[in-house]
Amino acid sequence: MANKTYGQLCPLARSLDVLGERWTLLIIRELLLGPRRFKDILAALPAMGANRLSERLVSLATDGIINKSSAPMPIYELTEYGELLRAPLITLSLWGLKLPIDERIDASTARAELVALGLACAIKPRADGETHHIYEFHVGDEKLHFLVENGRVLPRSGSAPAAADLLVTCDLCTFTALALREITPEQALQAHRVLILAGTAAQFIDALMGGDMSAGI
Amino acid sequence: MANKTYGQLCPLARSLDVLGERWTLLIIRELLLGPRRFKDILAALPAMGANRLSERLVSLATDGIINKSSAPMPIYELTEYGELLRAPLITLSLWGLKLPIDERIDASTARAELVALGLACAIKPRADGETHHIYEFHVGDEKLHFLVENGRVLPRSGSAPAAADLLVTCDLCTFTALALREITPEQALQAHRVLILAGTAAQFIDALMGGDMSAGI
DNA sequence: CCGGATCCGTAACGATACTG
DNA sequence: CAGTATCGTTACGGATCCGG
Repeated sequence: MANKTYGQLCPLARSLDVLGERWTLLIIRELLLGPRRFKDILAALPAMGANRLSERLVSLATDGIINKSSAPMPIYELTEYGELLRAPLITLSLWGLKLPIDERIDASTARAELVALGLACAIKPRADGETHHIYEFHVGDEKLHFLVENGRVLPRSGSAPAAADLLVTCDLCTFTALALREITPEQALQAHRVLILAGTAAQFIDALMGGDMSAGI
Repeated sequence: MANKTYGQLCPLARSLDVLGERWTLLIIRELLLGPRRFKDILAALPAMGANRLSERLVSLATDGIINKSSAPMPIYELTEYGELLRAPLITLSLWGLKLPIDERIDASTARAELVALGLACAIKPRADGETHHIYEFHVGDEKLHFLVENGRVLPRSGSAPAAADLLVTCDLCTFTALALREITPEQALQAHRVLILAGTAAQFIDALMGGDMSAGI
C-alpha cells in the first residue's frame, strides 16, 4: 500500500504497509527460491501484468527488501532483511496447508519448487553450522536443490551450482508426500518412489529425518 | 480476495486468497486480543468503513476463521483454526519491528494491547501445561491481562475475568521497552518504572524472564 | 445507538499494446 | 527482454440512510 498505508504504530500494520499489496508476498516467495529475472517472476505470476510487477519491484527495492543488480539483464534478489521474511512466509504457508482446495485452484500451477519451500523444514541442518551440503532433486522435469549451510536450509531452483552430495529423482506426488511427512523417506525408498542417482540411501534418510515441519519453522 | 483469487496450488497463495485483502489481517489482529463487537473493531480500524468490515467479517466467517455469536449484539471471535494464525502474525510483527517509523505513522494509534501481542512471547509459560495464571497490567489508562494456560500465553483486552495472580502498573513506554527487551524486569523495578499492586516482584520477574521474542514464537 | 446496507467518487488493478 | 503507456474494470473509502 504505497500510498494508502494503514499508518498505525503497530509492527504488524507496518509490515503490511510494505508487504500487504496484492502480489507482493508472492514475488517474495519467488525470490526465496533464488535470484530471478523479471520474466521469470512474471512467468510464475502471469495474472499480475508487467506494469504491476514493475511497480512492486521498485517499491520493494526502496523499502530495502530486494536488490536489483546492474541494468542490462537485471537480476532481482532478496536483501538480508528480505531474506528474514522466510520464517513468516513459511509459517503462513503451514497455516494455509489446511485450507480446502476448491475448483478455483488451478492444478497446473503446481510446482516442486513451491513444495520445496516447505520441505526445507523437514531437512535437517547439521548441528554444527560449519558443514556444507548440497542436495539435488529432480522432480518430474523440474530440477532444484537445497543448500545446507550455516545451520540453514535454502531451497533453490535449478541444478546445484557445484557437485551435489546427494542426487535424488522422484515425481511431484512423492516429493509432496515427503514434504507433508505423509510418508517417511524409508517408505519412499522401499516403494521405489524415489531413485538415488548419487549418494547413499542413508544420506537421503538422514537428510530428511531431522526437521519438524509442524514446529512452524 | 473473495473474487480475485490467485488460484495457485501453493499454500502461501491459498492463505493469501483468504487473508490477503486489505484490512483482513488487522481484523484478525484485533480478535487475537479477545472477542469483539462490530463497533470495537471499527473503532480500532476507523479508516476501513463499516461496509468493508461487514464484507470482511462475512468472508472470514464463511472461511471458518471467525464465529459470529447470536444476532442481537453479536460478538465475533476466532475459531480454533483462526487462533492458529497467532504464530504467523506474530512472526510477521517481529519482522516489522525493524521497519522505519516515518511521518506517515500516526503515533496516536499506539496501544498497549498491540504491544502485548508481542510481549506475550516474553512471558514464560510454566513447563507443565497444568498451571493457570492470570497477569493483569494497567498501562496508562488501558487495562489488559495475560491468560497463561495449557502452555500458551494469551494477551487479552480489559481487566482479568478472575482475580489476577499479579497486577502491575506502568506507562506505555516502559511496557514497550519490556516487550522489546530493551530493559529487564529487574531494571524496570529498580527504576520504579513499574509498580506492583498485587503479587510479588519475584513473580513479576519470573513471569517475564522465560520467553524469547527473537525466536519468532 | 448499534449493526449493517446503499450509493458514489477515487484509487488500485488486469489486459493489452507499445517502446528502448 | 525489460519495462512503460493506456484504458476498462474492480476494489476501496467516505458518507448517508435504514431497521431493531
